[in-house]
Amino acid sequence: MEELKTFPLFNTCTDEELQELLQSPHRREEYVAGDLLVNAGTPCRSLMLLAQGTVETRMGGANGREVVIEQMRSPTVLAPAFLFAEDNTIPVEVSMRTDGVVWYINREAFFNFMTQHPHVLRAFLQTLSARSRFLSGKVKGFAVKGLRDRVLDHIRKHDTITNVSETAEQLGVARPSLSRVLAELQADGLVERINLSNNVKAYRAVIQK
Amino acid sequence: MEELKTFPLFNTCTDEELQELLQSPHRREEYVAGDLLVNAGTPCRSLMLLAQGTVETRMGGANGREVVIEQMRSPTVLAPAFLFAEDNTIPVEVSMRTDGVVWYINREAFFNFMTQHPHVLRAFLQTLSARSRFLSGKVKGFAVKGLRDRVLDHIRKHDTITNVSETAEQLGVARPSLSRVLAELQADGLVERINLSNNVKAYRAVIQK
DNA sequence: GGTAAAGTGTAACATTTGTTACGAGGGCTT
DNA sequence: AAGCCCTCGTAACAAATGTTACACTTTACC
Repeated sequence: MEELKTFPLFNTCTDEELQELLQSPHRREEYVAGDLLVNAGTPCRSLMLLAQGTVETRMGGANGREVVIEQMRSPTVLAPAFLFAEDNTIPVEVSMRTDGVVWYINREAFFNFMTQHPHVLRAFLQTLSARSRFLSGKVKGFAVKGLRDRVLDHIRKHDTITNVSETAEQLGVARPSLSRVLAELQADGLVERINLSNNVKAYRAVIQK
Repeated sequence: MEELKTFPLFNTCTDEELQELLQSPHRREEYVAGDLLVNAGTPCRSLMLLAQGTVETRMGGANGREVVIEQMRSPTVLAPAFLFAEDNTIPVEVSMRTDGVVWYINREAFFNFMTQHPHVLRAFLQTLSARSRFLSGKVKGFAVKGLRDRVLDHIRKHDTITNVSETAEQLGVARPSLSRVLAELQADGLVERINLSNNVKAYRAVIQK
């Protein structure tokens, strides 16, 4: 139960309230790295709470092209947008990147819980909204920007790039393409290559005036 | 008030319930085609209900490249995902494509209304979820598919293409590129050109066995 | 009916990104 | 130290899409 209190969704809840929620059907499941949590197309029938570990969501293409959409660390709500949808099939594949723990809580019980505890409802709406904003930004990134801008955005968000292959995968581009763009950005003075304390090479955005 | 009853969000509501909601601050605004409803970056403080007309949402890029993301017909909830978000600025520009009517309803009043009427809450959650799914599909489209597939998807959704320029804009590609792909699809027998009853030319997907 | 405007198909060329291949360097094991 | 594996940079080429330009048709309007 202490695990649940780490969630923003519940951090306004008293112990009594959580006890009340846990009266209803639920379960706690442990996973190891690599486990497949949900297959694309699976219907979402429970609230899924990632209490420990890191997951990776992927959207597969028919042509074999695959794009890593996102990595999420605990604590986080998985697939909140499909729990109450009319079509509640989850369109992405979710797998564990590390060992981890997921709680499953009955949908209707959670729904009733929300109606009785407005602060939880509000937090859930915020969670849902954050997902929408994230996707919205994603669309904007793909639709409106060239690769150079996408790379710069990514560096600014993550401070540095220490793993080109992985970053290329996250951005949905081929590794040599990313290498090339990084070289260009370096030539233009927008990005520099530095050595981290642990003597690892990294790319970092040059501080602009 | 009859306008509000056309919304799926309220179609389970009695007249009394709607009366109750309309006790709280709200207003009804009329617009003409071309009016700008919300500028990108505007915070969202009220529930916005498009009761009449059609809107167009755009995401602008710094480089001048613009992509039409979506058109929405009444009745529909505008920007539901930003009403209760922590960062509630709307990231898109919304403008009227036709004359129309928008209702604005106080956020907190609506929130309280939802907590007291679970069927409205459920409908609102479904609306939010549908938006997420839409965006999710959009991301998948951009990330995972080539232009040919995007065009085929678009034709299947819309049955026909009667306006190449507009379609190109909606898909976020240059018009000649779309023309070229349409010609290829035609050569491959996946798309055919037909004459509509009103003697307008159109592209249509060939029925596959 | 004539004229301007808008939409369209098409071609040539530029730009961006993907693909494939190869060699250099670093860390790890033996 | 040798061998291996992984990541990376780089180059040459291929594929996809954008850009520009022009001629043709249809539409709208006077």
